[in-house]
Amino acid sequence: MLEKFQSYLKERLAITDEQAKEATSCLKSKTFKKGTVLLSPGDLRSDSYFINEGLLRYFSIDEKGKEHIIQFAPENWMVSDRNSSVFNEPSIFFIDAIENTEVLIVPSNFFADIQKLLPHILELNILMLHNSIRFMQKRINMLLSATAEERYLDFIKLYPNLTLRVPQWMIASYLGITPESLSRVRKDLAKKHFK
Amino acid sequence: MLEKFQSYLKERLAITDEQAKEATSCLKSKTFKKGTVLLSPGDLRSDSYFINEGLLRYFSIDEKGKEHIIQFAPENWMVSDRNSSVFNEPSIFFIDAIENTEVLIVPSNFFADIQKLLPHILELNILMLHNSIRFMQKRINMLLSATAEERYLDFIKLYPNLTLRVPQWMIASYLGITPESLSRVRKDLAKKHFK
DNA sequence: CTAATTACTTAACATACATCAATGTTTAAC
DNA sequence: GTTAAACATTGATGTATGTTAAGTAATTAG
Repeated sequence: MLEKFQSYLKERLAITDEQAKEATSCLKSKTFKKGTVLLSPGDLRSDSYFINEGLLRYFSIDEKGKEHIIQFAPENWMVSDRNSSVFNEPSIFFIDAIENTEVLIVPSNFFADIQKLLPHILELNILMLHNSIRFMQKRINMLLSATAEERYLDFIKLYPNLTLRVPQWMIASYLGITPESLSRVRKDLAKKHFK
Repeated sequence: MLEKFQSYLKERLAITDEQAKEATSCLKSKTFKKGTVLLSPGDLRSDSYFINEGLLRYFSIDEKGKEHIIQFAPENWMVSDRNSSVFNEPSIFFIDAIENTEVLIVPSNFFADIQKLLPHILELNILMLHNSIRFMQKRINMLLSATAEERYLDFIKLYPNLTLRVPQWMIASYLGITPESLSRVRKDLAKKHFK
């Protein structure tokens, strides 16, 4: 149950099995059925989730009831609403389960607490955050500059697994287009490749 | 010359003037004239910039020669290309000076190095990174869901100073619309407020 | 196994925003 | 202080993507 997260740490820090076990010993897991809403706007939740198995989604719903996906979170990813978990402000987004999902509950003080045990955990955390930022910068650049088709091609290249696991209308919602538009984009692409 | 960055640290960490001075003693400043390009795609640069005075911009240029602004960096902000400064990969974006600008050159190992001196510097770094991420998430949400007008109103609310300092066509480029569209958005807003 | 949802596709039509081109306005350079 | 350059506005027109609505296919629930 804790193996995935332990591997995650071991792959990125020069630590022993023992250290990994001890560091994660206090973590609890939890499972959610597909469709469960884990967090809604207004909620205050200090924990983050590490996904063991399954798939979560971090998204908003606008005034017209349309959903907009900020992030997918498959196995070995973490999600949390930072407004809530880092800054103690009410969440402005939703988190729900796209598939039946098992997560590890990671308390907000986790990284600070295991610092004695894993001396380089903060550096790792910093590196992961920088990595998130550069991916988000790339995404912003795509949203500013690329057509629907270009964004879709970029998506399937970057997330081939998600392309298969996630319903098309959710991919559309991640790309910032309607399901109908994505359907047309795919049709055009199919035509091009056939010729 | 180092006062701004020292204040920045003192406001966010419980440290003395002495500590702030010592921690920043190794930093050098540099000035760039308006229009200077500090970094281009393909460059490898491990330093970051802390802006003392002036205004930088982090942006891309697409195949059609159109610029897309990822981030503005005014006083007390930091910029760097993370591909380059954190991951040792060639930059994919530009940095240039919108105004005559004085920056502090912050080497990539700066935060790690001053850890003995300022014990909580890594936690501060982590907090700042989380903050960047939540602002970028909000921006992605706007790009996915909001109209040109809504994005503009959000921008002037969030960055009233930049609205005055930055040419309109750059704001348009940050919002993901053309200068012509922004001009029309402003005209409509003026009309609405007049009625 | 069937009915009912949910997801996907397609087409006709609508619209926000882009493009192109001309003109006016401000800023900067000499 | 004049001229050129950069920036902003406006109008006519184009286009990618949205909307609405219908029909088909695939999942899910009972």
